[in-house]
Amino acid sequence: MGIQERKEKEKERRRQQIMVAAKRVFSTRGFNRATMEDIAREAELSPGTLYLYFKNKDELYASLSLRVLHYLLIRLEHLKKEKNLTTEEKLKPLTEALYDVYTFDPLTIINMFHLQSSETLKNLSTELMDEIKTLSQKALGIITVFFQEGIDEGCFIDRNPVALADILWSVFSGIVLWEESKKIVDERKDYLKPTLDIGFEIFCRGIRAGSR
Amino acid sequence: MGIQERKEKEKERRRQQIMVAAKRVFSTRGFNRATMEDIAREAELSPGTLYLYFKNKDELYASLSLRVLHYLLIRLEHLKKEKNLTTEEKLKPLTEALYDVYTFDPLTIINMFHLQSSETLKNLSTELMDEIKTLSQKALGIITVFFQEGIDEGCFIDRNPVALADILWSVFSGIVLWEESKKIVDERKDYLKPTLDIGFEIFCRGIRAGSR
Amino acid sequence: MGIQERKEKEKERRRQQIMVAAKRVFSTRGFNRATMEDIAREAELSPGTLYLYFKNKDELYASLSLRVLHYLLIRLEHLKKEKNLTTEEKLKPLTEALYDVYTFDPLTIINMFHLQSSETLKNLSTELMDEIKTLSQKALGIITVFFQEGIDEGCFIDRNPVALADILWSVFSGIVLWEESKKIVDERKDYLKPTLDIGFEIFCRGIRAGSR
Amino acid sequence: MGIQERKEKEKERRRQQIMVAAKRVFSTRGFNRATMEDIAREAELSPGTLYLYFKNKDELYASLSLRVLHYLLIRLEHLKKEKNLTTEEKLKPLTEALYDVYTFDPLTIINMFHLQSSETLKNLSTELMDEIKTLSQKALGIITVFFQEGIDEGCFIDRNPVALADILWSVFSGIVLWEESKKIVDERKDYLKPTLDIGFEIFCRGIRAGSR
DNA sequence: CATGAATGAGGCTTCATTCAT
DNA sequence: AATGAATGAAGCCTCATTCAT
Repeated sequence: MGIQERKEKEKERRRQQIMVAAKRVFSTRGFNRATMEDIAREAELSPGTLYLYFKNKDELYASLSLRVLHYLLIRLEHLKKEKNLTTEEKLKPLTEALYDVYTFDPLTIINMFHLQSSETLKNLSTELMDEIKTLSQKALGIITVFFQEGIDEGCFIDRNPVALADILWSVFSGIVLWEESKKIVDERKDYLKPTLDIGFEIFCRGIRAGSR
Repeated sequence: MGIQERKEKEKERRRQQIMVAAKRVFSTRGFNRATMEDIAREAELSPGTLYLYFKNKDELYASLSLRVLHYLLIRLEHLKKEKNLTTEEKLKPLTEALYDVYTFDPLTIINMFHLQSSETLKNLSTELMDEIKTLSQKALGIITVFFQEGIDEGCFIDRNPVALADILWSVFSGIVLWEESKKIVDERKDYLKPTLDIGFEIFCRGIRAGSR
Repeated sequence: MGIQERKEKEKERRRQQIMVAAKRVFSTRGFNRATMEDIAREAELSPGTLYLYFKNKDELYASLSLRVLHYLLIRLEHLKKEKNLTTEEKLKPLTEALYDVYTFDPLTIINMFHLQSSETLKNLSTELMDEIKTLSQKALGIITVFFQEGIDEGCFIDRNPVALADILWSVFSGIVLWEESKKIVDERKDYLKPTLDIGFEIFCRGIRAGSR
Repeated sequence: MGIQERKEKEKERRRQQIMVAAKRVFSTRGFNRATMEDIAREAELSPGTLYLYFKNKDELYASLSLRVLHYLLIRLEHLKKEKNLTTEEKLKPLTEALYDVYTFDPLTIINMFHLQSSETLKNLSTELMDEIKTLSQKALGIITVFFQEGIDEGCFIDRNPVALADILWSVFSGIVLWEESKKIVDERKDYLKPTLDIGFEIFCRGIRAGSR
């Protein structure tokens, strides 16, 4: 029992070890230029070993996102249960949650947005694809419900709540990717946080059912 | 001279022909799955010929963006010269211009956003990189100036105008990519236009210097 | 036209060049131990070139058989048309044709028999598989018809002619493979021809409708 | 001693257990597609354990044949001792013995014929190779002697008795392999038994010293 | 200029085998 | 003796790029 458990843990630790290495390599070299050998070297393992833990390169890549999506979902569900705040008061924490998800694992977040906007998406196993889809839909679903409530309460403008959720997500991912790409081109300072703050502020002002 | 000119034109026509083919192939197969032979076949040329007009695959890919960036710039400069509208009144046309750029060449716009968020960016020749950088900065510069004016006039909220420009661009690219990726996963209807409309609407409401 | 034709021929020559190399390599190293690089080296080409002429290793392997099957078919059809011989008199030439097919290309014949008895068979493209099947069936069909005639004429024993054809083929391939394998084990002299002669003789005596 | 003996038996049992598993896996997947892990799983052992009982994959493969060869030898020796039958009368039982050997373990027989006609043969340890060689030669030797007797008695045609033995064996293996391969291609009914019957019948008729 | 056959480096993946436990 | 995780060598194949025609 103790042994079984220890082995289980050891195995999980290996998985993590590989994922950490993969995250680094994918981030620095990008999905296509990253080779499985790169990742193996970074993880101080042999190429063959990677395949004991991940079916192939695509799945390793996508697996990274799952962890973040899980974290996102937890944060959102936590927020959903919060009863002490009005819908309007929850808006700020919601955007903060998104930023927290970014800080939780920036490299992976960027990987994930790349995945989102990439041909890789088309080549995942149905299984993994489904898992990603389910998690995304759950997360987006929570946000959608939140906006629906705000609309019902009259504190948000009356627009399709699904669209509102999509837009919030797009603002988030759009700014992250754009600032990232600016960093690559210019190698200058990192303006992500302030830009994201302003972006969310504008979004919040924009959906508030206004006096005008 | 007339001959020289004709040759020049002929050459440019070839370039366009290749770019049109590349656009189609990149869009349907993604950057990595698209082979130079695919593109050559689509362009009804031989693989070797592509290299007479483009240094390599990366550059061909990036070149696509230039045409769109040019169009974007023209639209923005045109808007800038418009004297009959107040700054506030120009906000709507600005977002419309962005959407027009999308409709002008949707496939390339998506390619371009991928480029933005991609490892390809890191491997361009300085020359091409510079050209892209210059065009982007010009376009973003015009938008920045526009926001600066609005802030000075007191009709937009007082935030860093560079950030505002970045955010507008991020909202645009974020929504396009996100809706695109939803299409891939779900193969359902295309909600781009309505979502973009609401997204821009929220952005506009959000930056307007409000009563509150 | 002349150019087109020459190119066509050149291309065919290349195919042959590869097939000759492949034959040698497969024969000396066996299907699985033969690598595409081995074959490329033998053909004095680069590995990639092989794939311009053959879809993959399996197909290259199987293609070798096709040429021999074609030759077999030609020999059989020629024999079929022979009107100056009685059915019984054709028996000897038939076995001689089989042996000729062997001498026509011994290495490939052995390859082919290996293919016959191998897992490789299961992995061919339907297209190639069909071609092989069709040729085999045609060849066996001719032999079957021949035995049917002999039975009808009363000069062969009355057994299922399909079985007789199968058996003749089995005697042929069985002896070739067995003598081959004895050569590998013993590295001694080559008894194929005399054994085959006796084998065919026995077969002929065996199917002749006898006095007894 | 009792303990030693038990251990010995236990060890032999394990060997058998592995061989049974190997037989199944080799038969269903073919030599190359069968992995040591497949076999280990089938044997409900770990891959490492296989190597405690067999030096490598090739030897495991070849070992399968030994058991069958032993059985073949026993049957032949039994037949040899049979004093109540004339040489001619023994011919039928001889072919029946061969078929019995097939039914004794069809999967292995086919494996063995593949081995015969395979590159694997070239990579066995001298030790194993010798054992196989010895058994084969003994078996073929008995058959050869049998034919020699028949020739001396005048009931078989006067041909090299070694060749006759080879031919009998070739007819046997040739038909088995050919019918097997037809099954793969056509997935139709199994004609092995009737074809083998006719094949042996023809062989018997063929070698009988005839009136003519 | 255009071609397109040829190249060959390099990627992903498999799997026989080993070895620390 | 048994395990099974880890290894790492190699294989197949792709495809961006070149170059002789």
